[in-house]
Amino acid sequence: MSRSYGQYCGLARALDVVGDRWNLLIVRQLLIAPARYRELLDGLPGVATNLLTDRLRELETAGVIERRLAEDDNAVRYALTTWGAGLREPIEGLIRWSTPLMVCGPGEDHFRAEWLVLPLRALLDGRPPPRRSVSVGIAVEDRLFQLRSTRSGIEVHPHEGGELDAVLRADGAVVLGLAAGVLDLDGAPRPVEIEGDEAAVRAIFDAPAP
Amino acid sequence: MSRSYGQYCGLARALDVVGDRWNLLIVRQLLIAPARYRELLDGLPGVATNLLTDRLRELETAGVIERRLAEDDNAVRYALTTWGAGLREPIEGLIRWSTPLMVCGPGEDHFRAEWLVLPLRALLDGRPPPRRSVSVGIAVEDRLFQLRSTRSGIEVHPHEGGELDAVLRADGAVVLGLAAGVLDLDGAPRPVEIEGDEAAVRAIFDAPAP
DNA sequence: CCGCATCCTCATGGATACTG
DNA sequence: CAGTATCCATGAGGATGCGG
Repeated sequence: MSRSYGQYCGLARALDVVGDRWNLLIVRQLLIAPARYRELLDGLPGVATNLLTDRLRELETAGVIERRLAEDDNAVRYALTTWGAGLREPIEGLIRWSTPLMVCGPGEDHFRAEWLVLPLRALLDGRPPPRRSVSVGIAVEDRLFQLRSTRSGIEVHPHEGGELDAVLRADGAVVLGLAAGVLDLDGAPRPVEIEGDEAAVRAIFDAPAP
Repeated sequence: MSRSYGQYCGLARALDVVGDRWNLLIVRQLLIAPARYRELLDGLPGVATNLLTDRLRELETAGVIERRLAEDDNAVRYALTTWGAGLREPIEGLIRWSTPLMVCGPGEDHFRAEWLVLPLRALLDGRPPPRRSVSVGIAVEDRLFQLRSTRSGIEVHPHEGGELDAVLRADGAVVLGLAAGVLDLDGAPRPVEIEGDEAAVRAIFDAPAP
């Protein structure tokens, strides 16, 4: 663990726990879903194996994550504790803040479709739910996510079966742009392929039908 | 600047900008008030002068902060840009998340009364405003802060004159404990000295009068 | 294979002294 | 006052090894 800031300040003490390099990205991966060591390694391109191990130990000691033994295959899985899951709020805040950094598109950066789960929720949160109940899938690469409207807002999670009113097929930048409702993608929005009931998709994003 | 994560992910790109050591604490200081180099050095105990300079340059290049020249004395002051000030939300989220780390009190850590401005606001935010309008001062060390109730909630800022209904004299841990409304301080709350109308103070914290 | 542990190199951070 | 310059300890990143 990096040296403590030694300050009686909530922000400093929070950063003593999650401020080290990779720590918040590990939490991001576990906010998407509990994961095995190898899955974390794959979802965090660039991390060294010794660092990942160190960080997991430190986060476990701090009470942010915990090791779980699966009943069936005895495999170790890492998951957030209740307190660790509370990092969703500040992380979603950072994601909303980062919008200007995302408009230029992926460039040479790595991209995993699963990383869309958090920003979709962060950007859609607080938006009024569409008038009628719709269930929309968003397909990126080989992953399919589901947006489901509820009374309290719009939920985002990986699709696990069930009927979908529509499927929106797009890449990462386009999906984020639609969700934010503000991104222009350098004035050159890429084509978005919509399968199914287009009106349902537009209802989700609250865009007026042409 | 530390190496980029190289991920097309809002969190990763945000951390590319503010994830390096000391960066968010610099933003914290500037959220309290614009400051000169020396004031930052004093408000960030432990930072090396070369690091502070490096970080200020990087944050300026990234568009998070800007250098301002005062008209009267031509002194350089550092201040947040509009985008940089948007970090208040995720920072307040981290402060709320850190509450369990603060209950043990300051220990050997440094403490500056000015650091209370952000957590007071973060912890009181969303609380219903008291029924009647009150203006309460909180005195810690030699600093006096003012809580002012408005229609939308409770504002916190350094006291700059004006009548106060009451003054609450306490140290940092007690103030945070009262603000959080949940901390027990190991079952041993320290005495809080109240000057003025105690009922006004209790109205702010929504505690029933005994 | 998975889940690490070890080794090595180099970039970064921290402390202090110094300067325009 | 507002930084530079310097030195050294530490941490990050990459490659590889190894038991289960």
